[in-house]
Amino acid sequence: MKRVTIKDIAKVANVSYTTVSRALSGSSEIGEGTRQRILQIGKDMGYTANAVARSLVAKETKLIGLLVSSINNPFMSEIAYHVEESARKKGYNLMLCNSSGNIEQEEEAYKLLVGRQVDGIILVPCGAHSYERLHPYLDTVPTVFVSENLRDIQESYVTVDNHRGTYIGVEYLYSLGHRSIVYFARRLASTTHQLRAQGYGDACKALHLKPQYVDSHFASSSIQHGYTLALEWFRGKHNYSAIFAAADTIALGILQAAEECGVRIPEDVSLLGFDNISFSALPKINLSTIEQPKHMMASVAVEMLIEKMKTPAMRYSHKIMNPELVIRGSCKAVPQI
Amino acid sequence: MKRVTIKDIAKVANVSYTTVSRALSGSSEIGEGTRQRILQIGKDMGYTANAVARSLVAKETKLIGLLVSSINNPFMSEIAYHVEESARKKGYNLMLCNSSGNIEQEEEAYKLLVGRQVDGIILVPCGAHSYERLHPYLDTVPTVFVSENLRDIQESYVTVDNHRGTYIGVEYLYSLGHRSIVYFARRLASTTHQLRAQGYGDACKALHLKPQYVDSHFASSSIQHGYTLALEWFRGKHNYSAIFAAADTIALGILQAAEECGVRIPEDVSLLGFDNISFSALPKINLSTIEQPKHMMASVAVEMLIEKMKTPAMRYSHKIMNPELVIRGSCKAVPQI
DNA sequence: GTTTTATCTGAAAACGTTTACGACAATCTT
DNA sequence: AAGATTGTCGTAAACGTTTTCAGATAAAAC
Repeated sequence: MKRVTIKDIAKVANVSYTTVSRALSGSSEIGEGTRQRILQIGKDMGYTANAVARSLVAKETKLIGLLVSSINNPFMSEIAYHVEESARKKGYNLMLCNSSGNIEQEEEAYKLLVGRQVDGIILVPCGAHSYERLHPYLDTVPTVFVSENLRDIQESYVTVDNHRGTYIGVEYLYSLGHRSIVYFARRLASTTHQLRAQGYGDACKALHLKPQYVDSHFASSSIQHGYTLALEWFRGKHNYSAIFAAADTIALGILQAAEECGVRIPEDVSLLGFDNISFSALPKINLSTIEQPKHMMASVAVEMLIEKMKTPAMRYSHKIMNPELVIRGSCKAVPQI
Repeated sequence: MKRVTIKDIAKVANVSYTTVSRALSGSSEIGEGTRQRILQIGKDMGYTANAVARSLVAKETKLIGLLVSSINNPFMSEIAYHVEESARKKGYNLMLCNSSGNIEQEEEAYKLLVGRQVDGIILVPCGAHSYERLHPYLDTVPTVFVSENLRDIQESYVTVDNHRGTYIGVEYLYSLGHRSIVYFARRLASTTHQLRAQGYGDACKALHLKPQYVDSHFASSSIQHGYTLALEWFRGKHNYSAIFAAADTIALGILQAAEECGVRIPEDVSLLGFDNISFSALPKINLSTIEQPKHMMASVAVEMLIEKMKTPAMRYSHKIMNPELVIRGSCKAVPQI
């Protein structure tokens, strides 16, 4: 269990531990002979450098904190996957924290990461209030927000153009002949959802459609939310031909309700989602949706963060990605009468 | 950006930094008056303890390394979620590494975690060969394997009783009247899958059924694997009434193929999966399956690991969880003729 | 043959903590 | 009242590295 240190090697090699350090760190001011000899001894003794000690003197840990609201969520885990990959390729490792969508816990975790001396933090915040809450700590560690539009706020973030996402979604449904599109929203304290709702509204306006929002204040899981909302909706008499769900998870709930109510999708009503989580591609689900380029977002977030770490002078930068329409089988053209 | 240290506080409070350390660490050998005064100053100055420095002297980091083959996988991300939670509750944080199912990368990541001085490692290995490969390092850091049966191997692990899982699955299908059950396997270098196949075989033997394995050596994603296998299978003429998929992902692929081939599930053929990933609960999927108690497995793994960290004398321990049958809508009784 | 230069090595400080040890005063014994 | 005990605080060493500075040796230049 006792780990071998630089000093142990020094004793065996009969040199000072400074020399050993130089041999291992690839410094130039050391004889090639001694270097090889020391390297060999190090290998023989099974030496691995102590990153903790190294971090202490270097004043950098080569660690990135990844703080998400729930890793057990297809969207976040996909982000996490790509963040890990990008970070690793750049020589950084990940410290993972869950906030469970709880803002107190998010603050707690953030402080913890600061204490752990991470070089930077990538944050998928649990809501729009995260910014205010975390504001006091924000200039302790370079931070990049992901997926949450902070609009004109003075902090780095990368996100998708949510407004445009719903906008092109409505346009697509319109092009299929739909003239009455209901929006199943999620009234969360999140600018993301505010912008999506707004994009929907603006598109309707531009196309001379009457916007119709369905929502409730009752909050639970998104999928449950979509389910209960849709159940009630299908029971009533409404004039509409398509549903735009503010998130794929909501669409999943709607799908369930539709099945129970005998509503066929897409034969009776078209359904469009947002996010393109991996679930949606399943053949049995086969949901048309608006894609968030998660891979891109993750790698851009990492690059942006590293950039920010290197140039402390930089205040912030924003990057807004393009959403893309993914056509699968849940939307159908309205039959011409 | 300059972080405030214990010495900065000491200067302001006009005491030695030792005293500050004592005040913050809740040591008893300090006056209550000075403690309060120092605590207040610390708060005012925005002090957060440097965990790196602390780790160096304490010779423990309070970090657990979580090494999975892919965090972007419903099973793993669920494990990760619960591991994070359990660990946090016990005062540990997580370092996350992905091996991408690649054994070289797994070794790389493991060594990296060792260098980072994590107190322990929870490993969801990419295959049966992981053990041999990692063996040289295994007594550097307490390690617990998750989800991979290592059988009589001398290393700690927690897993589900895979043999029993398929066994009770066959029994269930038998009880529904099925007498001809095909097993869609995954010939991976994993004891997990070996045991599942064996459990299926043994159950068939016990019930006087003829086991029938479908598999191919062609490896790709499990879902793709299930799809191609099923496509071919459905095209042929076979005498069977139920399919047992070695994993839910395989079942997902089968579902897709069934849809394309006009095979109705469960009307024409019953389908049973294994793992109970969150996908499977979706109403449109609604897959009956064998559940791995992931929450339990994760928290047990953490407890087991902490136990192992505390008592270096302990060599290893094994924990095998009970699989449970989850009945949904993909299996149907065979009509009595 | 002496000085300069280049090359290699070591001593020591630093990073921010914790902790063993000792010093000193105040309080408690008998 | 003298010694023993207790409570509070400071000094210094330690954790395992990197890095600065200076020293030593050998080769090159004059």
